[in-house]
Amino acid sequence: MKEKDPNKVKAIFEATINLFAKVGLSGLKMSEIAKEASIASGTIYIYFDSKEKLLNELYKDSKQNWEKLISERLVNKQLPLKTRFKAIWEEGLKFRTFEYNKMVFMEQFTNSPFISEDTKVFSNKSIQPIYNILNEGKESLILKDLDNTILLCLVYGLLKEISFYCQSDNLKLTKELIDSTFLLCWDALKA
Amino acid sequence: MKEKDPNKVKAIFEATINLFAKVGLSGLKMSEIAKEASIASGTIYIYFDSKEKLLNELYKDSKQNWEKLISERLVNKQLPLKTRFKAIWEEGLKFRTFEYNKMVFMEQFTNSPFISEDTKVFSNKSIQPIYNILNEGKESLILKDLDNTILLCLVYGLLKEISFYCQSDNLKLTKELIDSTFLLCWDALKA
DNA sequence: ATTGACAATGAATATATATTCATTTAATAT
DNA sequence: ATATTAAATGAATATATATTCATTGTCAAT
Repeated sequence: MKEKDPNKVKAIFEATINLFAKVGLSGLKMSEIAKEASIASGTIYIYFDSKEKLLNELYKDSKQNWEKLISERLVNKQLPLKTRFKAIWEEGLKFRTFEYNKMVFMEQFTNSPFISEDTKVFSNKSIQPIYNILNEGKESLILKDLDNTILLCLVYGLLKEISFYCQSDNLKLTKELIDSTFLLCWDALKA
Repeated sequence: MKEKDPNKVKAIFEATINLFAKVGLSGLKMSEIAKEASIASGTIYIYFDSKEKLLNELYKDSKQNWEKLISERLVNKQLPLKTRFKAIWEEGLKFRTFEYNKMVFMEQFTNSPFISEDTKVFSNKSIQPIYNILNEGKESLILKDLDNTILLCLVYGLLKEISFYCQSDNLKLTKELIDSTFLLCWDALKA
């Protein structure tokens, strides 16, 4: 008996993300995904019932990766808040730059007709650690006393834009860049 | 002789943007655009040769609107830099919140298979005013001496995120919000 | 080495959606 | 009023793309 290739799902996911980076969500065709993954178009249907299922599974998988990483990189509570926040900043920036296409796929998929009802209710725990650190910083009067939504806009907005330019090679993700962007972020947030 | 309805193009553009907000770029169907604009699907083809042409025209039109607005709102050079910058911030935030869906359409369209070669070379003068003000601020040692790309990431990233939350009604675009987000932005940028 | 079971293939088919066009409707000129 | 012309319509058609399935290839057990 021939067994299912355990690498095929990953290969299909990667092909889909690579293609997405080139042609966007509206340009994704099953035949092209298959070509990109070097398999026949029919093979995809051994692993996924439909295009919709494939995209929803890819979305859930990407989201889980992201949440897993965030929870793994939580830093020792003994260190000063600024140090811990910088560690999160650095990890976040590296991760988002490295996984740029996955993240953009997730964002666009969220408001596409492909997303199914059960995927919509899928968890989102990824911002909790940053939420916590912002609350702590506000309580100890280190950070500005503004709504978390606003503070997160600054952090996440900067992160998104910087990672975009890194990914497109207009900026290089050096230690210097991490430091100066963190400085911008911190100066904005601090009371 | 019956004349072409001068409002139809605008109606089709608006319908397309509204639909885009609901279903994303991949969900746009000519029949649905027609329904949204309360016309027959064939009517669209009196005004546009094809779906591709329609989307490219919409993109160019949106981009021109944005550039026109930016150039109109340039502020008196006599005022202090911080005042001028705040005026740009306020206008930018209001405009992007108001025209949120247009802006997101533009961003996603740029990397879709619909964009044609001649649309790609279409001008982009919109960031020039902010560029100039950043340079001036750095020369007079008011702002941090960092690459404009980095500074713009902060300004534009915050703008994008805040307008997203305003548009989705999680934040309300009050004077207070404009002031506190500008404060974040300014604290980040100032030397 | 042979066989059974399922994975893989890709041309054929089904389906979704863009586009056309015969017909109807409405505005303007005479 | 009537004729003329082009816009508007939407069912019919063409086209693009998702999905199926008959066939072939490959692995693992005997």
